[in-house]
Amino acid sequence: MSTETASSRRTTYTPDSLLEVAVAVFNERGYDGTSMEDLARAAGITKSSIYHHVKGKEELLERGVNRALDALNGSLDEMEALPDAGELDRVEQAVFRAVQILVEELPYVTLLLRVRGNTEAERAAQGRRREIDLRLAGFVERAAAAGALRSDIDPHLASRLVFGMVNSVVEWYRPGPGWSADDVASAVTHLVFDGLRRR
Amino acid sequence: MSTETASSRRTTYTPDSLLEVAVAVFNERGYDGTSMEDLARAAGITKSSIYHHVKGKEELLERGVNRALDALNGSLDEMEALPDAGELDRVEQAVFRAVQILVEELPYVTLLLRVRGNTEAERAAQGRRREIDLRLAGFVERAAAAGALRSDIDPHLASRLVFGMVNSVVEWYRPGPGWSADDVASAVTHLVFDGLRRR
DNA sequence: GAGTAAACCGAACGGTCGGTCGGTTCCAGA
DNA sequence: TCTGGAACCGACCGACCGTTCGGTTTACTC
Repeated sequence: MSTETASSRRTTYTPDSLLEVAVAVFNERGYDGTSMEDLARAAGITKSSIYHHVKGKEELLERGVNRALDALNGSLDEMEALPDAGELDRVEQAVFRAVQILVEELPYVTLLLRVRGNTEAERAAQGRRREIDLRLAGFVERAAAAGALRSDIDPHLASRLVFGMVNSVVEWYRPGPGWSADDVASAVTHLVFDGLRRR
Repeated sequence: MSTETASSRRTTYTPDSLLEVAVAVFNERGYDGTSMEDLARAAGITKSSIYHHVKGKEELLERGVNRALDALNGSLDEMEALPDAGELDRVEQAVFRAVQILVEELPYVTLLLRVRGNTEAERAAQGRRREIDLRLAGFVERAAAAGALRSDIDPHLASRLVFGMVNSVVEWYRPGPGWSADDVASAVTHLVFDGLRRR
């Protein structure tokens, strides 16, 4: 609002608009499989011009995964600030909200979920992600301790499976005229808590 | 049995034993993030020695993913040859068996699921994998058409979610004294069909 | 112990990688 | 019209990539 003049027609890049292009290419080719030349071609500028906006390839990765991590952490903070509404409801909300965030920030979460840990920045991202997984697993464990979940499935195992299903959405979901984010979120939630069998 | 003499103490590599090492490194660092130097170090031989056993890096990838694809296709063939046992039972069996295969061939399936499509060999693997996904989705669709599944979740969506959960097992499962393959397989099956809620 | 083939190695190849550098072009404000 | 900085570019760098090649070592047979 303040730094943007009236006639600034976006033909030029900001670090964030460049990030958007870069993350899309990273997700298509994989981070290690993407060269700066690939990024330059996708952005329509030369390799060296990229370095005018960001320090290098790794900064693009770092910005990308941090955007996903911040969004996920933010929603967890909101959820923990909410008044108590039963342990089971809380898990349901967590699952539903996780799918929503994942779809809202689809490219960035996709990038995050594929990080391999080859550099310090990647290991840092994995560390932050592990914390998020632990917070989510905590919800499931508390619901299990309260007796709200079936007792024949280990809560740790259940947690991995449920959020494994949630995360798998990045492998196929694409925004468009098909399913909305809430369609997917409610399908996941219903499937996870009540199963696929007709009753 | 025939080509193996009595005193052949395995200090040397075969293409398959080298593949085992290579796939482990691929899964740790990512295929594109792995150099031939990395593979050589992990195998305890030099870079050039690898070329005595295989044609190059891409052959290792191809052999790895094909091992996974053959195992998955094989189990689907077996399943379709089985006598009819109800559409719902068939889906349950498919889910259970998919987890089993995935655990039995964990490193190879892991490699397969991470293929990005940068080369012709990778795109071929993605194509074969898509066929498998379609066969599995067919089971779910037939069960839905037979009225065995709840009607408020689109069978296509359900199929993606269920096998997304199945595939997510490669992200965390490690063989050892914890859960067995059948522990995980039955947890997945129960969760998918009857849900997590206590009843 | 000579002969042989498989297994392995060191050195080097052309090519591509991420990144740098010295500019030029563009454009808003004075 | 001049000026300063943002945006961008072409040429190039050292390092590392996957691969090749000529040779040496090893293990086994006769």
